[in-house]
Amino acid sequence: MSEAEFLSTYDPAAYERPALAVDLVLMGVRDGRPGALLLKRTEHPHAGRWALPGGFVGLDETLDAAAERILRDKAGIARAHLEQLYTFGAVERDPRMRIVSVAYLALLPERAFSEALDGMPELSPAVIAVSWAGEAGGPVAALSTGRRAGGEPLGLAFDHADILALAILRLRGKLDYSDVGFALLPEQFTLRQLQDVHEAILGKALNKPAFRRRMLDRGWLEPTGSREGGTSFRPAELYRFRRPR
Amino acid sequence: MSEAEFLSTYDPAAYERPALAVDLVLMGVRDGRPGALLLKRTEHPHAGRWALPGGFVGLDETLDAAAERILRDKAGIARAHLEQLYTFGAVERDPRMRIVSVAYLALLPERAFSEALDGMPELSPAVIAVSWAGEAGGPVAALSTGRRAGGEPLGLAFDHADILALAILRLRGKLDYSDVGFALLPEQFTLRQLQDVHEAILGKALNKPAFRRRMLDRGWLEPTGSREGGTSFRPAELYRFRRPR
DNA sequence: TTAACTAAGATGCGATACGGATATATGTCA
DNA sequence: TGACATATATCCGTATCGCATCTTAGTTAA
Repeated sequence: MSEAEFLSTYDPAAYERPALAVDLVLMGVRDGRPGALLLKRTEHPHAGRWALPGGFVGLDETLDAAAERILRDKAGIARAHLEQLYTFGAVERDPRMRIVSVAYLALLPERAFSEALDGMPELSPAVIAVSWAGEAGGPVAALSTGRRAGGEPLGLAFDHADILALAILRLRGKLDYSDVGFALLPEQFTLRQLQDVHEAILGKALNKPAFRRRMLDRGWLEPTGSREGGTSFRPAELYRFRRPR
Repeated sequence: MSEAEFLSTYDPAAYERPALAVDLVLMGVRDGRPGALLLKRTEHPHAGRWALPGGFVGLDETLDAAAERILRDKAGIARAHLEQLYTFGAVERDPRMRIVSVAYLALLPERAFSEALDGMPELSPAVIAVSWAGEAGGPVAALSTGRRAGGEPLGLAFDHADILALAILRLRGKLDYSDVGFALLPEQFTLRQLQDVHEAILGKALNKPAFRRRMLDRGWLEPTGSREGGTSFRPAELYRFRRPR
């Protein structure tokens, strides 16, 4: 586009064009570990492997709208933090035909993550194993979470392992200068929960006082005045995320 | 994609699909100011406005390959730092038909920037006016650079103003933790030149000793032993960027 | 030959942020 | 009422940063 000569003589139907899809990395943190929701493929190609939920982009549909639609239809989730991740365009990434896919990152609080699992029986949770391995991030693997044999590496379909790896990397990078961390928490949360989420994503332990200071000094946290319940020890203050400015 | 049922019954030619294009933000720093290379549109739509060089993605062509091809054909540049920026998918972004565009950021050293201008007469340089306006970045405008009447705001075609704004924002964000800054410099450069590039992109002055320390402590700079020439004062040491690790 | 000039490069210092250890507070439970 | 577990606060040594200042090494011109 953006070149007049070519376009003015361009017949929209004259040339074959790649198909355009959107794939979603549905991420959440469960039991202190990052997880993603995957679909098991039942047909060729890559039958038996695990894939990210996705779908084609309609002609009258924004990319963001397509991501929201897939979030709704494939995960039964009305709203979530959605952000575009990267566009994957390798020629042979799908053996059937040329498909370029715009990957989106969807961040779910633990509650929404579980509800999606309950509501959509096709979805399966996977643990994302992140070895810290330095700032750049080491290898990323999706692990099964079954009771009987949890922790086995899952084979991912297409280039979805790359997409998953990029998702966790991006999340890591944005975690402490942006507000993405709060998208993984309920509306009210304690500082410990916030730290747990950060530690899960980063794959390493953080210093508690320093973490508290940083978070409180940022000015994004509003104390609710109430405290968490159900503990057998001193209950922590509940905070709410208040959008900066 | 990635959903078996849908795909197995999907006829590649059955549904209309968006066209897929790549647009390039060709950025460089000239005279201490960030600039971009634009094409003046001569036909409708947006005739007379300025546009980013771009083109459609071929069926057997990677997105990166398409970006490289456009860099070569439209700017006459064989190699440059190229990175994917964002994919723009608003439905009405092009009035003729639905075009989704993957925007790429191309970083050119001053030399390549000028050579592209000389070799491709259609290209025109624009100054990107960045008002610092806080960390998030204020409004971004493309300004003309003509001798007679420089500094006038240029009207950009399509959503290319958004793309340009995102490009400078992305560059800013990555500037001091990544190596993108070096892509805007020749192979050998002085610390002052490096600082000038950073200041141009950030739109604000930086502290000299602190900047030197940070850059040298990072360990990415290798002294060449030789010094810059042509100055009437103490010549500065020339450094070379040595890829970390 | 030498002094003025200019920017490179180095040094010193106060403020700030951070990791880490430790101390105190506050709830539950026996 | 006291043990217990965790939240919350405080203290301190260290690394980093902004900033001012000083020194160095070239050219230029008297």
